[in-house]
Amino acid sequence: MDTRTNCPHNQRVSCLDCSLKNVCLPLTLETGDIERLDSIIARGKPLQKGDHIYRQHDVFSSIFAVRSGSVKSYSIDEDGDELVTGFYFPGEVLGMDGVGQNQHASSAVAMETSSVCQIPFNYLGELSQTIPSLQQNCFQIMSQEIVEDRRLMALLGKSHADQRVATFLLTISTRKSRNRLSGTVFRLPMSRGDMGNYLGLTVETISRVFSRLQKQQILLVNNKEITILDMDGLRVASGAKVAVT
Amino acid sequence: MDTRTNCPHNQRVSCLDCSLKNVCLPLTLETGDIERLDSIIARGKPLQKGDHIYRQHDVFSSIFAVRSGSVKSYSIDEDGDELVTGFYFPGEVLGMDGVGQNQHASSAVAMETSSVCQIPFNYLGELSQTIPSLQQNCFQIMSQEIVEDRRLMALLGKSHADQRVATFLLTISTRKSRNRLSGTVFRLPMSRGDMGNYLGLTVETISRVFSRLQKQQILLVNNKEITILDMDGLRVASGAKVAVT
DNA sequence: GCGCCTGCTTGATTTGGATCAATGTTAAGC
DNA sequence: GCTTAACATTGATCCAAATCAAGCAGGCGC
Repeated sequence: MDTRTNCPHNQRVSCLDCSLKNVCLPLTLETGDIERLDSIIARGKPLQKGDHIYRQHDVFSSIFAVRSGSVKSYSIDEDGDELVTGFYFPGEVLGMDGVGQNQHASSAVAMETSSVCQIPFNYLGELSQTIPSLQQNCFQIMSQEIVEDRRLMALLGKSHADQRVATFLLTISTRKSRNRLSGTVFRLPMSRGDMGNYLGLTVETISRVFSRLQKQQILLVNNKEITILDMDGLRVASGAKVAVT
Repeated sequence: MDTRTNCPHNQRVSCLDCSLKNVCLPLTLETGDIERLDSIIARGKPLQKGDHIYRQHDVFSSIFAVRSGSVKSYSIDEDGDELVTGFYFPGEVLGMDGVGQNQHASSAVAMETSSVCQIPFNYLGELSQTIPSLQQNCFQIMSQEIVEDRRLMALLGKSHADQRVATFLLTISTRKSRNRLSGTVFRLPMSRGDMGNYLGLTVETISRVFSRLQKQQILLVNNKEITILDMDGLRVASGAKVAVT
């Protein structure tokens, strides 16, 4: 057995062997097509915390898939304020916001030791011409991003602090589960500040919400380690109606 | 001269004759390719105010381009609350949020008498296989939607009421100008309620902001008719820095 | 024309989260 | 192991927008 295949940071693993092939870009491709996709993908060496994958206004040429670790995307607005636009975990694709303007609309930085796959977009476009289901996957990934942004907009537009944080935790939980990781015990790789920035709240508010949810026995918070004790309670806190008949 | 071509509601106008061909989906296509795109587009009869183009959870099959009038998209969340997700003006494309799940994530309704072009997505996908620049346009439109949603998220996350409304008006102004319409005098087709919902503010707040901006001689508000008296003032109100050396 | 309903504006009060301020905790570097 | 800086928590105060509550057009049917 080739142990290299098992290491998530291994640079030589192919899409076929990758444990993420069913949640990542290859999603619905057949073996032959995965090999063709695989051939255009570049795998760099692992990134250290703080390393950038691309920077805002860089010429757009590739999209990226997270293989291990976690990535934060952010942009700097006219006033010079940082604005966190997303967090990406293994199997998730980032960089699509650069397609329209041919330059990246945001920067992407590793939040911890991470590795990513680089997929040159012009090759991907060409390949999509001959593999209809790959084109479909590209459309789907972008569409999904729109749907998720809309969800977040909804959250920012109408919810209270507790609901925002609860919803955020539920989202993370779902995404961890999708990768067959625990959805109840996990580590939040981002700082309170980044989380607050993303959710439109201040650090202090984030901290207070965590304290409140902990007092309500819904969460167990130990710095960045989160344990969800009461998933239904969290859902209630997120504003969802619960079936009570 | 064929007068039908001039009427924005005319059902028989083709992409080639359409005054919007440079801002709409045909964007960068050549004449021959526009004809091929044109051949898959269906043009229905004009929609009346309140008519739906599609509804949330409908099976996704087409995207739509606004030819005249204006369209609002919204979704209903778990709690049954309406949530306005966007406004669309002539030359703008909607419905892309359905690609990912193969069903529409939102509903779309005409805010006034409007006409739209229907573009079946499976044909569009096939056509994109053979017209690379069309595929590119599709990617771009989706990417642009992501970028714009991000902008709105930023707005919802950090700005004050005045900044949100000012930014919203500037956005509308820009979009009107793009269609060679006045960017300083225009009609807002949506209600205060929809605007507030979209911006994460209440009706009362919207109303108060309009009053304030009017008192500052930045706007002239007459019900839905808006006149921007002081574009720079509006930019300042939106939170932008102005060059003051 | 008249009343009615829906949408808009304006005022008074409340409140949730920002801000200001201080203290506590963790991890990184020497 | 100690120092230091970045990050996190907790408390006190303040303020912008939500909520509550009237009154005010303007469009529509009768």
